[in-house]
Amino acid sequence: MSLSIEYIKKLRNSGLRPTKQRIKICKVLFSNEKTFHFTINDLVKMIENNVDEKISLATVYNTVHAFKKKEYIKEIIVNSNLTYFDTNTSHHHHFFDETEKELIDLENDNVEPIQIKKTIPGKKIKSVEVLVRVDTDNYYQK
Amino acid sequence: MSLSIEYIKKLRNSGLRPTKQRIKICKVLFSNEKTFHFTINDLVKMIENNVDEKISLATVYNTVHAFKKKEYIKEIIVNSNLTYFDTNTSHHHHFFDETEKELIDLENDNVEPIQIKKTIPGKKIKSVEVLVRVDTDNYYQK
DNA sequence: AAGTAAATTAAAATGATTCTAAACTATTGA
DNA sequence: TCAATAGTTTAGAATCATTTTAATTTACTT
Repeated sequence: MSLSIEYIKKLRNSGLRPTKQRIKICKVLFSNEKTFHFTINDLVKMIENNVDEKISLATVYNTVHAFKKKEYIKEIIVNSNLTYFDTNTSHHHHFFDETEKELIDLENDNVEPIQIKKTIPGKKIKSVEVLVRVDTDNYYQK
Repeated sequence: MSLSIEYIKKLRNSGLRPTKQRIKICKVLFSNEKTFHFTINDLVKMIENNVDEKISLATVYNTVHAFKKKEYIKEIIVNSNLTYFDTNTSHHHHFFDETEKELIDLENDNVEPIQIKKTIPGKKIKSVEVLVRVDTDNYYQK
């Protein structure tokens, strides 16, 4: 399959051995036209749905960490009890729907560039993340 | 002690029974002139340093949750493996020093107001949080 | 002061994540 | 082509922050 060849190249180019588990996870994560958000649990289910052979949970964690390090995916911090990842690695921000427990992209065009006027001596900025928490706007619950 | 009376009022006013554990934790959190950031672990240590009687870990968690709900403190999400709280409940943002694992306040004056141009039908914005991750600016590690 | 609802507690349970160490596999170079 | 080896996968155990449990204690109401 030609996709596999793409992923094998991708993996090799970034110094990761193209194992069948990693290729499989690449397919699950990157074969979609659209980028998306997922938790480890979501990913495990997606893998199960594409079953031919199971991938151990430890490998799923290892792979997600490896992919994050190689910037195939980004980690989005929302909660202290649930870790989200994003297959969209371009610079952008997020809404977090507190009701649905779901992330929604907030494209850069939709936020003015964030100007930080304060500096910390000896420190440099690594990232600026905006998280907009939203909730069901229930007229009757006012 | 007059502080205790203040805290008893504060607790009663917000519908929390003024138990000696809660008064104690109020003292630890709110007797300082300056606001500060803390983890549960930090708080437990601060309580231990003010020992007269220990407070069980479950109570520390319960109290922190109750205080968060009553908006005595705010939770700051930084990491999926560590929960930070802030005794400064006014609207402001944060730096997170990845080296020191430490939060630093970023006063509102130091960030232009964040304009979010996108809306989500049926959802209303609850909060807009900016987290600026910083790191040691090591000239030699370039 | 008695009744009861709320709070505290130690200890057990939970659950996401990480670790371990043994088995397996991709890569290299002879 | 094949052996050596370094990297990867795995099941299951361990970890660790947090939550739950259920019994005891305390604050509040009447």
